[in-house]
Amino acid sequence: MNQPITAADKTFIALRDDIVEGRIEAGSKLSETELSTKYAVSRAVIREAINRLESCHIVERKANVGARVVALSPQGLIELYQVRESLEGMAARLAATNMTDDEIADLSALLQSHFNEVKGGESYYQEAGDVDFHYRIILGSKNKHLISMLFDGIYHLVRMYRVQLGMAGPRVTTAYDEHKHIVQAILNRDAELAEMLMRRHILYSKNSIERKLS
Amino acid sequence: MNQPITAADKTFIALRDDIVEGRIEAGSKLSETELSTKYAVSRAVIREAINRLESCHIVERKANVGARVVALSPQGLIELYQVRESLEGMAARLAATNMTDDEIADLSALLQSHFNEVKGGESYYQEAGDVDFHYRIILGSKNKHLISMLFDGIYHLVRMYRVQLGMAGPRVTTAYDEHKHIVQAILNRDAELAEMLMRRHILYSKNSIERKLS
DNA sequence: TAACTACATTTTGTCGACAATATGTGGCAC
DNA sequence: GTGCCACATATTGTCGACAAAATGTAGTTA
Repeated sequence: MNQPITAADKTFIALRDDIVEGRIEAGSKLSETELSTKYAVSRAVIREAINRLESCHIVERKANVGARVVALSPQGLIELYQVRESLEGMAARLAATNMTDDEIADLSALLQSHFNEVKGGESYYQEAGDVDFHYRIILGSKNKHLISMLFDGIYHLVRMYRVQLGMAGPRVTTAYDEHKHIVQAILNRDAELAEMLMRRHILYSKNSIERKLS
Repeated sequence: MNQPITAADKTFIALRDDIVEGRIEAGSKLSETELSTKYAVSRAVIREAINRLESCHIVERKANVGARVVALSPQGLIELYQVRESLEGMAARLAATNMTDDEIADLSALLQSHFNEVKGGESYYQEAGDVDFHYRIILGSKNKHLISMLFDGIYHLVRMYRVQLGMAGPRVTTAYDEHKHIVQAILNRDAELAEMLMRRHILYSKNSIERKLS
């Protein structure tokens, strides 16, 4: 079922996770020889991994000089959320017309399970749940480019910021209601509203984060 | 001034252009050995070039099997324009607040030169002019991710479709007015309107293309 | 001391060869 | 003739070595 995974794939994922989770610090230099010993692979696969990370904007590279992990800045996070607002808004719009009834039903069920968690008391709205919710809508857009840009690129960067600026599960209480309204709009096949609500939802997230940073 | 360019860079660009301009046909297989003789470089640099093309979604790759140029489909073009509408809409919004007065003045001047061309008679609104207009607004957003996604990714794909489906300079007559209104909104620093107008502008383009395809 | 030059060192870029995997071909059983 | 298995072939994946470029260092001069 799973397509074969090469050493370059595994190294790419391992290196990416080490960076995103902060085990390799932001702004630090990535030495090819050093990494090749660390991950026990040849420089060729390290180079391929670094190239892919560059495509994700997780590392920056200068010819004949080398690669560095990107530096995190408040401005960078804001730019990231501007892109999210744009792309995920469109994703919600498309999801409202392209998701099947079954997929929408599943989404509603997911939302219900989140409601039970929130209602249940101390268990707050987990980040994983939030991510899962957004994933389904993005997938529901059925737009290959949208899906790839968000999953392969933006989301890892967003997580990198979250982890390294120490902000887990933001805005846990109000987000549920926003999710509910988005699902309702999709259920009504109201593309316009779904986009608007999703954009607001992400805008609020951005504002909340900006507040925490200042 | 210019950063050094490696053989991999040059090969990447050459290969990309050969694909985008249709000299390598859509859907065809890319043999590493074959290309390495054709471009007179080692397989390593070919592999790097192919990897980058994969990141641009210009080629698709299966592990242990190889890479193919993506196949063009009407659906694919529509998806591309959906992403463009989303991203360039946001770019216009951001440009309305982030462009300097000087940059806006330059944009107006560019528009004026287009007007002179259009007015001049037989010389229709060139594709290059259109692209230049959009470039400036995207750059004006000052958002690194937005700029990179559009310039490094989407635009080459759009051009690939245009070239290979044989549609140069679409909607040459009406596009000028739309551009004018967008610039006016940016001049007024009306972010909301700038986004809306840009989205409409791209939506019309999409509709026009869909009409030509059917 | 500051700045410039020449050299040594380190790091990245490129190459050819080998290993691992997938594809194509022929033969065999039924 | 059809389906399946084994083998030959071709292609991709990985590796270590060499070439080219940038950085760091020492020495010299003003």
